[in-house]
Amino acid sequence: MLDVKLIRERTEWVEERLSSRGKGHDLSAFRQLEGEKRALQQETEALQARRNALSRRIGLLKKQPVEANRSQELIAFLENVEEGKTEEELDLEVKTIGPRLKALEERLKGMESEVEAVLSGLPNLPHESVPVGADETANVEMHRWGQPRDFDFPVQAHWDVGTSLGILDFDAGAKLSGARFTVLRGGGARLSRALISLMLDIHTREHGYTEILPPFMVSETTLYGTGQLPKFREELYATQDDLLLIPTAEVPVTNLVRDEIVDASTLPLKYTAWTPCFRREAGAAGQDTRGLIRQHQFDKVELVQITAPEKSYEALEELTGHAENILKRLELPFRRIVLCTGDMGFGAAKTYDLEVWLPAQGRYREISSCSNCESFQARRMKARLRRGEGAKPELLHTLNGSGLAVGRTLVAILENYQQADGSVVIPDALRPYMGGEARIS
RNA sequence: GGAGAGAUGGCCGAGUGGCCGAAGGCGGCACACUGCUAAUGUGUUAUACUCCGUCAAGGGGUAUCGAGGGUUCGAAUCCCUCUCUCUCCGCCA
Repeated sequence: MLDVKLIRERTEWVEERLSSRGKGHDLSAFRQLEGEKRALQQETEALQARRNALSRRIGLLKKQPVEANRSQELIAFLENVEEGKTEEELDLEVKTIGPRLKALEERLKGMESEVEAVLSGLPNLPHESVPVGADETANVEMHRWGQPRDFDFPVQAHWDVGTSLGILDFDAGAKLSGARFTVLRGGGARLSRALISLMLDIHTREHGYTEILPPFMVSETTLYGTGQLPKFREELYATQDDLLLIPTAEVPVTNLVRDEIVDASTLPLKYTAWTPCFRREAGAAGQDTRGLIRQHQFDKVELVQITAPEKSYEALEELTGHAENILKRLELPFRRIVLCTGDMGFGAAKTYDLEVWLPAQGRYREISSCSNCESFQARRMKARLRRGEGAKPELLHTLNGSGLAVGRTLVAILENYQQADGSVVIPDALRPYMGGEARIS
Protein backbone atom coordinates (compact mmCIF):
# COMPACT_ATOMS: atom_id res chain seq x y z
CA MET A 1 0.00 0.00 0.00
CA LEU A 2 1.19 3.46 -0.86
CA ASP A 3 1.23 6.40 1.49
CA VAL A 4 -1.97 8.42 0.99
CA LYS A 5 -0.15 11.61 1.88
CA LEU A 6 2.36 10.95 -0.86
CA ILE A 7 -0.43 10.49 -3.39
CA ARG A 8 -2.12 13.62 -2.14
CA GLU A 9 0.93 15.81 -2.23
CA ARG A 10 2.84 14.46 -5.23
CA THR A 11 0.06 13.04 -7.36
CA GLU A 12 1.71 13.48 -10.73
CA TRP A 13 5.02 12.11 -9.60
CA VAL A 14 3.33 9.00 -8.19
CA GLU A 15 1.31 8.56 -11.39
CA GLU A 16 4.47 8.76 -13.42
CA ARG A 17 6.26 6.17 -11.30
CA LEU A 18 3.28 3.85 -11.37
CA SER A 19 2.87 4.21 -15.09
CA SER A 20 6.44 3.04 -15.61
CA ARG A 21 5.11 -0.38 -14.66
CA GLY A 22 3.24 -0.39 -17.93
CA LYS A 23 -0.33 0.30 -16.94
CA GLY A 24 -1.42 3.90 -16.75
CA HIS A 25 -2.77 5.13 -13.46
CA ASP A 26 -4.97 8.19 -13.24
CA LEU A 27 -5.13 9.22 -9.63
CA SER A 28 -7.12 12.42 -10.04
CA ALA A 29 -10.42 10.67 -9.35
CA PHE A 30 -8.87 9.05 -6.32
CA ARG A 31 -7.58 12.35 -5.07
CA GLN A 32 -11.00 13.88 -5.34
CA LEU A 33 -12.56 10.91 -3.57
CA GLU A 34 -9.99 11.07 -0.84
CA GLY A 35 -10.54 14.80 -0.42
CA GLU A 36 -14.27 14.30 -0.09
CA LYS A 37 -13.66 11.57 2.42
CA ARG A 38 -11.60 13.90 4.55
CA ALA A 39 -14.22 16.63 4.36
CA LEU A 40 -16.82 14.14 5.48
CA GLN A 41 -14.50 12.98 8.22
CA GLN A 42 -14.16 16.53 9.50
CA GLU A 43 -17.90 17.01 9.44
CA THR A 44 -18.45 13.77 11.29
CA GLU A 45 -15.83 14.48 13.89
CA ALA A 46 -17.23 17.94 14.53
CA LEU A 47 -20.63 16.44 15.22
CA GLN A 48 -19.09 13.79 17.41
CA ALA A 49 -17.31 16.51 19.36
CA ARG A 50 -20.59 18.33 19.86
CA ARG A 51 -22.34 15.17 21.01
CA ASN A 52 -19.56 14.46 23.44
CA ALA A 53 -19.70 17.96 24.86
CA LEU A 54 -23.46 17.85 25.37
CA SER A 55 -23.33 14.40 26.89
CA ARG A 56 -20.64 15.44 29.28
CA ARG A 57 -22.75 18.31 30.53
CA ILE A 58 -25.75 16.08 31.04
CA GLY A 59 -23.58 13.71 32.99
CA LEU A 60 -22.29 16.46 35.24
CA LEU A 61 -25.78 17.66 36.03
CA LYS A 62 -27.16 14.25 36.71
CA LYS A 63 -24.39 13.63 39.13
CA GLN A 64 -25.53 16.50 41.31
CA PRO A 65 -28.16 15.49 43.83
CA VAL A 66 -30.89 17.84 42.82
CA GLU A 67 -34.51 17.12 43.49
CA ALA A 68 -35.72 19.36 40.73
CA ASN A 69 -37.33 18.16 37.60
CA ARG A 70 -34.86 16.64 35.15
CA SER A 71 -36.15 18.40 32.09
CA GLN A 72 -35.76 21.71 33.92
CA GLU A 73 -32.13 20.89 34.47
CA LEU A 74 -31.65 19.97 30.88
CA ILE A 75 -33.12 23.20 29.69
CA ALA A 76 -30.96 25.13 32.10
CA PHE A 77 -27.79 23.50 30.98
CA LEU A 78 -28.68 23.82 27.35
CA GLU A 79 -29.08 27.55 27.76
CA ASN A 80 -25.73 27.56 29.44
CA VAL A 81 -24.04 25.71 26.63
CA GLU A 82 -25.46 27.53 23.71
CA GLU A 83 -26.59 31.06 24.00
CA GLY A 84 -28.74 32.55 21.34
CA LYS A 85 -30.67 29.43 20.67
CA THR A 86 -34.08 28.67 21.97
CA GLU A 87 -34.70 25.82 24.31
CA GLU A 88 -36.74 24.10 21.68
CA GLU A 89 -33.95 24.24 19.14
CA LEU A 90 -31.43 22.81 21.55
CA ASP A 91 -33.73 20.18 22.87
CA LEU A 92 -34.30 19.19 19.29
CA GLU A 93 -30.59 19.02 18.67
CA VAL A 94 -30.00 16.61 21.53
CA LYS A 95 -32.69 14.38 20.25
CA THR A 96 -31.64 14.40 16.63
CA ILE A 97 -27.89 14.33 17.00
CA GLY A 98 -27.83 10.55 17.25
CA PRO A 99 -29.55 9.73 13.97
CA ARG A 100 -27.68 12.48 12.17
CA LEU A 101 -24.39 11.13 13.43
CA LYS A 102 -25.26 7.61 12.46
CA ALA A 103 -26.02 8.69 8.90
CA LEU A 104 -22.76 10.60 8.68
CA GLU A 105 -20.75 7.75 10.12
CA GLU A 106 -22.24 5.33 7.66
CA ARG A 107 -21.45 7.54 4.72
CA LEU A 108 -17.94 8.05 6.02
CA LYS A 109 -17.41 4.35 6.42
CA GLY A 110 -18.58 3.81 2.87
CA MET A 111 -16.14 6.37 1.54
CA GLU A 112 -13.34 4.99 3.62
CA SER A 113 -13.81 1.57 2.11
CA GLU A 114 -13.90 3.11 -1.36
CA VAL A 115 -10.61 4.85 -0.69
CA GLU A 116 -9.23 1.66 0.75
CA ALA A 117 -10.37 -0.35 -2.28
CA VAL A 118 -8.47 1.89 -4.69
CA LEU A 119 -5.44 2.15 -2.46
CA SER A 120 -5.09 -1.56 -1.85
CA GLY A 121 -5.18 -2.19 -5.60
CA LEU A 122 -2.25 0.10 -6.43
CA PRO A 123 1.13 -1.59 -6.88
CA ASN A 124 4.32 -0.41 -5.24
CA LEU A 125 6.45 2.35 -6.70
CA PRO A 126 9.57 1.10 -8.46
CA HIS A 127 12.88 2.15 -6.95
CA GLU A 128 14.76 4.72 -8.98
CA SER A 129 17.52 2.23 -9.79
CA VAL A 130 15.07 -0.09 -11.57
CA PRO A 131 15.33 -0.04 -15.38
CA VAL A 132 12.17 1.17 -17.07
CA GLY A 133 10.61 -1.25 -19.50
CA ALA A 134 7.40 -2.91 -20.51
CA ASP A 135 8.19 -6.60 -20.14
CA GLU A 136 10.91 -9.17 -19.47
CA THR A 137 12.82 -8.18 -22.60
CA ALA A 138 13.83 -5.02 -20.76
CA ASN A 139 15.30 -6.85 -17.80
CA VAL A 140 19.00 -6.27 -17.35
CA GLU A 141 21.56 -8.95 -16.66
CA MET A 142 23.87 -8.08 -13.80
CA HIS A 143 26.35 -10.94 -13.86
CA ARG A 144 26.84 -14.62 -14.57
CA TRP A 145 28.45 -17.28 -12.48
CA GLY A 146 29.74 -20.69 -13.58
CA GLN A 147 30.33 -22.20 -16.94
CA PRO A 148 27.58 -24.25 -18.63
CA ARG A 149 28.90 -27.74 -19.13
CA ASP A 150 29.73 -29.15 -22.58
CA PHE A 151 27.88 -32.36 -23.26
CA ASP A 152 29.29 -35.00 -25.58
CA PHE A 153 25.94 -36.78 -25.75
CA PRO A 154 22.39 -35.69 -26.49
CA VAL A 155 21.08 -33.73 -23.52
CA GLN A 156 17.82 -34.95 -22.08
CA ALA A 157 15.14 -32.82 -20.50
CA HIS A 158 14.72 -33.36 -16.76
CA TRP A 159 11.39 -35.10 -17.28
CA ASP A 160 13.08 -37.73 -19.38
CA VAL A 161 16.03 -38.09 -17.04
CA GLY A 162 13.74 -38.33 -14.02
CA THR A 163 11.21 -40.65 -15.61
CA SER A 164 13.90 -43.05 -16.86
CA LEU A 165 15.41 -43.19 -13.40
CA GLY A 166 11.98 -43.77 -11.90
CA ILE A 167 12.35 -40.83 -9.54
CA LEU A 168 9.81 -38.51 -11.18
CA ASP A 169 6.35 -39.92 -11.80
CA PHE A 170 4.17 -37.49 -13.70
CA ASP A 171 1.52 -40.10 -14.48
CA ALA A 172 1.08 -40.90 -10.82
CA GLY A 173 0.77 -37.19 -10.02
CA ALA A 174 -1.88 -36.80 -12.70
CA LYS A 175 -3.74 -39.85 -11.44
CA LEU A 176 -3.83 -38.62 -7.86
CA SER A 177 -4.46 -34.94 -8.39
CA GLY A 178 -4.50 -33.97 -12.06
CA ALA A 179 -2.29 -31.79 -14.19
CA ARG A 180 0.68 -29.99 -12.65
CA PHE A 181 1.14 -32.47 -9.84
CA THR A 182 4.04 -34.88 -9.62
CA VAL A 183 5.04 -37.78 -7.43
CA LEU A 184 8.69 -38.02 -6.43
CA ARG A 185 9.97 -41.51 -5.72
CA GLY A 186 13.02 -42.95 -4.07
CA GLY A 187 16.13 -40.94 -4.86
CA GLY A 188 14.01 -38.10 -6.21
CA ALA A 189 12.10 -37.71 -2.99
CA ARG A 190 15.30 -38.01 -1.03
CA LEU A 191 17.06 -35.48 -3.22
CA SER A 192 14.29 -33.02 -2.61
CA ARG A 193 14.55 -33.52 1.14
CA ALA A 194 18.33 -33.24 0.96
CA LEU A 195 18.09 -29.94 -0.88
CA ILE A 196 15.76 -28.53 1.75
CA SER A 197 18.15 -29.55 4.52
CA LEU A 198 21.18 -28.18 2.73
CA MET A 199 19.53 -24.86 2.08
CA LEU A 200 18.19 -24.46 5.62
CA ASP A 201 21.52 -25.45 7.13
CA ILE A 202 23.45 -22.94 5.08
CA HIS A 203 21.02 -20.12 5.76
CA THR A 204 20.84 -20.76 9.49
CA ARG A 205 24.47 -21.65 10.17
CA GLU A 206 26.29 -19.43 7.71
CA HIS A 207 23.91 -16.61 6.88
CA GLY A 208 22.41 -16.00 10.30
CA TYR A 209 18.75 -16.71 9.64
CA THR A 210 16.35 -18.15 12.18
CA GLU A 211 14.45 -21.16 10.93
CA ILE A 212 10.66 -20.88 10.97
CA LEU A 213 8.11 -23.58 10.34
CA PRO A 214 4.88 -21.65 9.80
CA PRO A 215 1.30 -22.72 9.13
CA PHE A 216 0.61 -23.63 5.51
CA MET A 217 -2.89 -22.23 5.73
CA VAL A 218 -3.49 -18.61 6.64
CA SER A 219 -6.30 -16.11 7.07
CA GLU A 220 -7.36 -13.49 4.55
CA THR A 221 -5.96 -10.81 6.82
CA THR A 222 -2.55 -12.41 6.59
CA LEU A 223 -2.74 -12.56 2.80
CA TYR A 224 -3.82 -8.95 2.72
CA GLY A 225 -0.75 -7.99 4.71
CA THR A 226 1.70 -9.18 2.09
CA GLY A 227 -0.43 -7.99 -0.84
CA GLN A 228 -1.85 -11.22 -2.28
CA LEU A 229 -5.35 -10.04 -1.39
CA PRO A 230 -7.60 -8.52 -2.45
CA LYS A 231 -6.15 -8.41 -5.95
CA PHE A 232 -4.86 -11.92 -6.61
CA ARG A 233 -7.49 -14.18 -5.12
CA GLU A 234 -7.74 -16.27 -8.29
CA GLU A 235 -4.14 -17.39 -7.76
CA LEU A 236 -4.93 -18.92 -4.38
CA TYR A 237 -6.46 -22.14 -3.18
CA ALA A 238 -9.17 -21.56 -0.61
CA THR A 239 -10.64 -23.97 1.89
CA GLN A 240 -14.13 -24.25 3.29
CA ASP A 241 -12.92 -22.72 6.56
CA ASP A 242 -11.93 -19.16 5.62
CA LEU A 243 -8.33 -20.27 5.44
CA LEU A 244 -6.29 -20.24 2.25
CA LEU A 245 -3.24 -22.25 1.28
CA ILE A 246 -0.07 -20.21 1.20
CA PRO A 247 1.39 -19.46 -2.24
CA THR A 248 4.78 -18.83 -0.61
CA ALA A 249 6.31 -18.84 2.87
CA GLU A 250 6.76 -15.10 2.44
CA VAL A 251 3.12 -14.74 3.50
CA PRO A 252 3.15 -16.32 6.96
CA VAL A 253 6.75 -15.41 7.76
CA THR A 254 6.54 -11.72 6.84
CA ASN A 255 3.27 -11.42 8.74
CA LEU A 256 5.12 -12.38 11.89
CA VAL A 257 5.70 -8.65 12.40
CA ARG A 258 2.14 -7.60 11.60
CA ASP A 259 0.74 -5.22 14.24
CA GLU A 260 4.09 -5.16 15.99
CA ILE A 261 6.36 -2.32 16.95
CA VAL A 262 9.80 -3.86 17.08
CA ASP A 263 12.75 -2.35 18.87
CA ALA A 264 15.25 -1.06 16.33
CA SER A 265 18.09 -2.74 18.18
CA THR A 266 16.71 -6.17 17.27
CA LEU A 267 16.89 -5.45 13.53
CA PRO A 268 17.36 -6.90 11.06
CA LEU A 269 15.10 -9.86 11.64
CA LYS A 270 16.21 -12.69 9.38
CA TYR A 271 13.94 -15.67 8.88
CA THR A 272 14.19 -18.70 6.67
CA ALA A 273 11.46 -21.25 6.17
CA TRP A 274 10.78 -24.35 4.14
CA THR A 275 7.17 -24.71 3.09
CA PRO A 276 5.20 -26.22 0.30
CA CYS A 277 3.65 -23.53 -1.89
CA PHE A 278 0.25 -23.79 -3.54
CA ARG A 279 -0.61 -21.84 -6.65
CA ARG A 280 -3.53 -22.17 -9.01
CA GLU A 281 -1.47 -20.86 -11.93
CA ALA A 282 -4.72 -19.48 -13.31
CA GLY A 283 -3.10 -17.35 -15.96
CA ALA A 284 -0.46 -19.86 -17.01
CA ALA A 285 -2.46 -22.17 -19.24
CA GLY A 286 -0.21 -23.82 -21.80
CA GLN A 287 3.03 -22.61 -20.20
CA ASP A 288 5.59 -25.12 -19.00
CA THR A 289 3.06 -27.90 -19.16
CA ARG A 290 5.75 -30.56 -19.07
CA GLY A 291 8.00 -31.26 -16.17
CA LEU A 292 8.48 -29.78 -12.73
CA ILE A 293 8.88 -26.16 -13.70
CA ARG A 294 5.34 -25.01 -13.06
CA GLN A 295 3.40 -27.04 -10.50
CA HIS A 296 0.35 -26.37 -8.38
CA GLN A 297 2.34 -27.53 -5.37
CA PHE A 298 6.08 -27.12 -4.90
CA ASP A 299 8.57 -26.81 -2.09
CA LYS A 300 10.54 -23.68 -1.50
CA VAL A 301 13.00 -22.44 1.07
CA GLU A 302 12.27 -18.79 1.63
CA LEU A 303 14.38 -15.96 3.00
CA VAL A 304 12.75 -13.01 4.72
CA GLN A 305 14.40 -9.94 6.17
CA ILE A 306 12.75 -7.20 8.19
CA THR A 307 14.92 -4.10 8.31
CA ALA A 308 15.09 -0.42 9.12
CA PRO A 309 14.22 1.70 6.06
CA GLU A 310 17.73 2.94 5.43
CA LYS A 311 19.15 -0.58 5.47
CA SER A 312 16.82 -2.35 3.08
CA TYR A 313 18.80 -1.97 -0.15
CA GLU A 314 21.92 -3.19 1.53
CA ALA A 315 19.83 -6.10 2.78
CA LEU A 316 18.54 -6.85 -0.71
CA GLU A 317 22.08 -7.27 -1.98
CA GLU A 318 22.92 -9.46 0.99
CA LEU A 319 19.82 -11.60 0.71
CA THR A 320 20.25 -12.12 -3.02
CA GLY A 321 23.84 -13.11 -2.32
CA HIS A 322 22.60 -15.70 0.16
CA ALA A 323 20.39 -17.24 -2.49
CA GLU A 324 23.29 -17.19 -4.93
CA ASN A 325 25.44 -19.03 -2.42
CA ILE A 326 23.18 -22.05 -2.66
CA LEU A 327 23.63 -22.19 -6.41
CA LYS A 328 27.36 -21.77 -6.05
CA ARG A 329 27.49 -24.53 -3.46
CA LEU A 330 25.64 -26.79 -5.85
CA GLU A 331 27.90 -25.64 -8.68
CA LEU A 332 24.99 -24.71 -10.88
CA PRO A 333 25.65 -21.97 -13.46
CA PHE A 334 23.36 -19.00 -13.07
CA ARG A 335 22.93 -15.36 -13.81
CA ARG A 336 21.40 -12.49 -11.92
CA ILE A 337 19.06 -10.08 -13.61
CA VAL A 338 17.31 -7.03 -12.34
CA LEU A 339 13.67 -6.94 -13.31
CA CYS A 340 12.48 -3.89 -15.19
CA THR A 341 9.54 -1.80 -14.00
CA GLY A 342 7.05 -3.69 -16.14
CA ASP A 343 8.09 -7.17 -15.01
CA MET A 344 8.08 -6.70 -11.27
CA GLY A 345 5.57 -8.17 -8.88
CA PHE A 346 2.81 -6.14 -7.25
CA GLY A 347 4.51 -5.34 -3.95
CA ALA A 348 8.11 -5.04 -5.06
CA ALA A 349 10.08 -1.83 -5.34
CA LYS A 350 13.05 -3.71 -6.76
CA THR A 351 13.55 -7.34 -7.69
CA TYR A 352 16.52 -9.47 -8.64
CA ASP A 353 15.82 -12.78 -10.31
CA LEU A 354 18.34 -15.57 -10.25
CA GLU A 355 18.16 -17.77 -13.29
CA VAL A 356 19.78 -21.17 -13.43
CA TRP A 357 21.17 -22.71 -16.57
CA LEU A 358 19.02 -25.52 -17.98
CA PRO A 359 20.95 -27.29 -20.72
CA ALA A 360 17.94 -29.06 -22.21
CA GLN A 361 16.19 -25.75 -22.72
CA GLY A 362 19.43 -24.05 -23.65
CA ARG A 363 18.64 -21.07 -21.52
CA TYR A 364 18.51 -19.64 -18.04
CA ARG A 365 15.28 -20.13 -16.08
CA GLU A 366 14.11 -18.39 -12.93
CA ILE A 367 14.96 -20.24 -9.75
CA SER A 368 14.81 -17.40 -7.26
CA SER A 369 13.21 -14.00 -7.00
CA CYS A 370 14.46 -11.56 -4.37
CA SER A 371 12.53 -8.38 -3.69
CA ASN A 372 12.63 -5.34 -1.53
CA CYS A 373 9.05 -4.30 -0.79
CA GLU A 374 10.17 -1.27 1.20
CA SER A 375 7.23 -0.11 3.35
CA PHE A 376 4.56 -1.44 0.98
CA GLN A 377 3.74 -4.53 2.99
CA ALA A 378 4.63 -2.92 6.30
CA ARG A 379 1.98 -0.26 5.78
CA ARG A 380 -0.65 -2.92 5.14
CA MET A 381 0.55 -4.93 8.13
CA LYS A 382 1.13 -1.99 10.48
CA ALA A 383 4.63 -3.33 11.03
CA ARG A 384 6.79 -0.71 12.64
CA LEU A 385 10.03 -0.09 14.44
CA ARG A 386 10.92 2.26 17.23
CA ARG A 387 14.33 3.79 17.63
CA GLY A 388 14.64 4.11 21.38
CA GLU A 389 12.38 5.54 24.06
CA GLY A 390 9.94 8.21 23.08
CA ALA A 391 10.74 7.99 19.39
CA LYS A 392 7.87 7.90 16.93
CA PRO A 393 7.17 4.51 15.39
CA GLU A 394 8.24 4.20 11.75
CA LEU A 395 7.31 1.68 9.12
CA LEU A 396 9.68 -1.21 8.63
CA HIS A 397 10.96 -2.44 5.30
CA THR A 398 10.32 -6.04 4.29
CA LEU A 399 12.29 -8.22 1.90
CA ASN A 400 11.87 -11.72 0.69
CA GLY A 401 13.53 -14.08 -1.70
CA SER A 402 13.62 -17.71 -2.64
CA GLY A 403 16.63 -19.47 -1.38
CA LEU A 404 15.75 -21.52 -3.47
CA ALA A 405 12.75 -23.04 -5.23
CA VAL A 406 13.36 -26.69 -4.46
CA GLY A 407 11.58 -28.26 -7.42
CA ARG A 408 13.43 -26.11 -9.90
CA THR A 409 16.71 -26.81 -8.16
CA LEU A 410 15.97 -30.50 -8.60
CA VAL A 411 15.33 -29.83 -12.28
CA ALA A 412 18.64 -28.02 -12.57
CA ILE A 413 20.53 -30.86 -10.93
CA LEU A 414 18.92 -33.52 -13.10
CA GLU A 415 19.73 -31.61 -16.26
CA ASN A 416 23.18 -30.27 -15.43
CA TYR A 417 24.48 -33.38 -13.73
CA GLN A 418 23.07 -35.99 -16.10
CA GLN A 419 25.44 -38.57 -17.53
CA ALA A 420 25.60 -40.39 -20.85
CA ASP A 421 24.31 -43.57 -19.22
CA GLY A 422 21.21 -41.82 -17.88
CA SER A 423 22.42 -41.58 -14.31
CA VAL A 424 22.75 -38.33 -12.38
CA VAL A 425 25.81 -37.38 -10.35
CA ILE A 426 25.00 -35.83 -6.99
CA PRO A 427 26.73 -32.49 -6.37
CA ASP A 428 29.46 -32.75 -3.73
CA ALA A 429 27.74 -30.42 -1.30
CA LEU A 430 24.64 -32.57 -1.31
CA ARG A 431 26.27 -35.94 -0.73
CA PRO A 432 26.33 -35.72 3.08
CA TYR A 433 22.58 -35.29 2.90
CA MET A 434 22.24 -38.26 0.56
CA GLY A 435 23.90 -40.80 2.80
CA GLY A 436 27.19 -40.28 1.04
CA GLU A 437 25.90 -41.48 -2.31
CA ALA A 438 27.54 -39.96 -5.35
CA ARG A 439 25.08 -40.88 -8.05
CA ILE A 440 21.46 -41.72 -8.72
CA SER A 441 21.14 -44.55 -11.23
C1' G B 1 -17.72 -32.12 19.68
C1' G B 2 -19.76 -30.88 25.10
C1' A B 3 -19.40 -27.70 29.70
C1' G B 4 -17.36 -23.50 32.03
C1' A B 5 -14.07 -19.07 32.56
C1' G B 6 -11.85 -15.15 30.26
C1' A B 7 -9.88 -11.19 26.47
C1' U B 8 -8.24 -3.75 29.40
C1' G B 9 -1.95 0.29 27.96
C1' G B 10 5.36 -2.71 27.26
C1' C B 11 3.88 -6.23 31.46
C1' C B 12 0.67 -7.24 35.88
C1' G B 13 -3.97 -5.59 37.24
C1' A B 14 -8.49 -2.26 38.89
C1' G B 15 -12.69 -0.50 36.72
C1' U B 16 -20.80 -2.77 35.85
C1' G B 17 -23.47 3.62 32.35
C1' G B 18 -21.09 9.81 32.71
C1' C B 19 -14.61 14.71 33.52
C1' C B 20 -12.02 6.96 31.94
C1' G B 21 -7.37 6.94 27.11
C1' A B 22 -8.52 4.50 31.38
C1' A B 23 -6.72 3.78 39.13
C1' G B 24 -2.59 1.21 41.24
C1' G B 25 1.88 -1.56 40.66
C1' C B 26 6.10 -3.15 37.71
C1' G B 27 9.25 -1.82 33.85
C1' G B 28 11.27 2.48 30.80
C1' C B 29 12.82 7.64 30.45
C1' A B 30 14.08 12.68 32.60
C1' C B 31 15.32 15.55 36.70
C1' A B 32 16.52 16.02 41.97
C1' C B 33 19.04 13.98 46.11
C1' U B 34 23.31 10.91 47.32
C1' G B 35 31.16 10.49 48.07
C1' C B 36 30.12 5.89 44.18
C1' U B 37 26.48 2.12 43.71
C1' A B 38 21.99 1.00 45.95
C1' A B 39 17.81 3.37 47.84
C1' U B 40 14.45 7.60 47.71
C1' G B 41 11.54 11.74 45.71
C1' U B 42 9.19 14.41 41.61
C1' G B 43 7.67 14.32 36.75
C1' U B 44 6.88 11.59 32.47
C1' U B 45 5.74 7.16 29.59
C1' A B 46 -0.21 4.09 23.78
C1' U B 47 -1.53 4.26 18.55
C1' A B 48 -3.80 6.13 14.19
C1' C B 49 -6.26 9.82 11.62
C1' U B 50 -7.46 14.89 11.26
C1' C B 51 -7.46 20.42 11.91
C1' C B 52 -4.51 24.95 13.18
C1' G B 53 0.69 26.06 12.94
C1' U B 54 6.19 26.96 8.03
C1' C B 55 4.15 18.66 6.81
C1' A B 56 8.91 23.53 13.29
C1' A B 57 7.92 23.83 18.33
C1' G B 58 3.30 23.39 20.05
C1' G B 59 -1.96 23.19 20.42
C1' G B 60 -7.22 21.47 19.27
C1' G B 61 -10.52 17.37 17.71
C1' U B 62 -11.94 12.25 16.68
C1' A B 63 -11.40 7.06 17.11
C1' U B 64 -9.37 2.80 19.58
C1' C B 65 -10.32 -1.30 26.46
C1' G B 66 -10.39 -8.93 21.18
C1' A B 67 -13.81 -7.89 16.33
C1' G B 68 -18.58 -6.39 14.46
C1' G B 69 -23.55 -4.79 15.42
C1' G B 70 -27.38 -2.86 19.05
C1' U B 71 -29.57 0.03 23.39
C1' U B 72 -28.62 5.22 25.31
C1' C B 73 -28.05 12.21 25.31
C1' G B 74 -23.65 9.27 26.81
C1' A B 75 -20.76 2.37 26.66
C1' A B 76 -14.33 -0.48 28.73
C1' U B 77 -18.92 -1.04 31.50
C1' C B 78 -25.68 -3.28 29.39
C1' C B 79 -27.64 -6.65 25.02
C1' C B 80 -26.60 -9.75 20.45
C1' U B 81 -23.17 -12.18 16.98
C1' C B 82 -18.29 -13.71 15.91
C1' U B 83 -13.00 -14.70 16.89
C1' C B 84 -9.29 -16.18 20.08
C1' U B 85 -7.22 -17.97 24.89
C1' C B 86 -7.52 -21.02 29.32
C1' U B 87 -9.71 -25.26 32.37
C1' C B 88 -12.44 -29.92 32.46
C1' C B 89 -14.73 -34.00 29.54
C1' G B 90 -14.84 -36.59 24.82
C1' C B 91 -12.18 -37.64 20.28
C1' C B 92 -7.63 -37.91 17.69
C1' A B 93 -1.82 -37.89 14.69
